[in-house]
Amino acid sequence: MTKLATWNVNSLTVRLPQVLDWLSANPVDVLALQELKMTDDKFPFDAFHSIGYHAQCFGQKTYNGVALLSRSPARHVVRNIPGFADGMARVISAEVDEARVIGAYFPNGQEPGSDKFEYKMSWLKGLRIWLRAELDKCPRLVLMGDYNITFDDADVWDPVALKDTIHCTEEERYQLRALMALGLHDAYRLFPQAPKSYSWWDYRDFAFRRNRGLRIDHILVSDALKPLVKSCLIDKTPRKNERPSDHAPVVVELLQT
DNA sequence: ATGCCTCAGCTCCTGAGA
Repeated sequence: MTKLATWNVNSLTVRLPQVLDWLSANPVDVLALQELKMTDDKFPFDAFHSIGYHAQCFGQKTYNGVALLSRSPARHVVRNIPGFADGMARVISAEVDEARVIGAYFPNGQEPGSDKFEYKMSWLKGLRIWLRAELDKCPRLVLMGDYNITFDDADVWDPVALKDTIHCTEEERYQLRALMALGLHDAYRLFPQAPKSYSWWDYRDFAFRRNRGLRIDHILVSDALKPLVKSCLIDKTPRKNERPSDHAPVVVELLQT
């Protein structure tokens, strides 16, 4: 396994042709998808099988929904966070080749102080408690997805205007740092990157054209995998499509293992 | 301050996203 990627597609029903196109141009070994917005019975298994991918999905009507596509079979598939009761389909994890791979759609949180923000905070704590045990069992681990959190001002197009707004609050960033403290590393920042690099741009107000975005889609790798990371990039190409997702894929490349 | 756009759904408006 050498390349893994994550992409919030904002409806797999709408974006399936773009995902298939992207995979033919970028034949990654694992692709984690978020915001399928479909139930499992609608999941396009055949389309992925026909281009050589195994597929595991955890769907939900209207909102959320995640999937893992992989060249090698996914083993020991787990849905959501064990020990954290959640009515939403946000996490799918599996062993692929010699690593534990987790694809996650973190809660948005809507607004600091709201019920949804409190849910985001408790979800983040639930994730951390599970991950601590998971890292003990599986030191070679990748956690990737739509985190809905920026690390710092470098991930925000206007840090002054967006200070303390959702995705940029100290509470969210504290939880993200607490995840890192378990022994995880932001693959993207292991390398020099262009300033103003983002993974999401609002559909409104020509935000993509003006590069008014946020970096909220991340790939975290464990201590054991960190030395193997060769590159990490955000692929803005699909954001230029007709009817694009608002998110761009993030890709990490590991040394052959 | 609000909507700016996009998507799903008990669809011609609303809720949610980020």
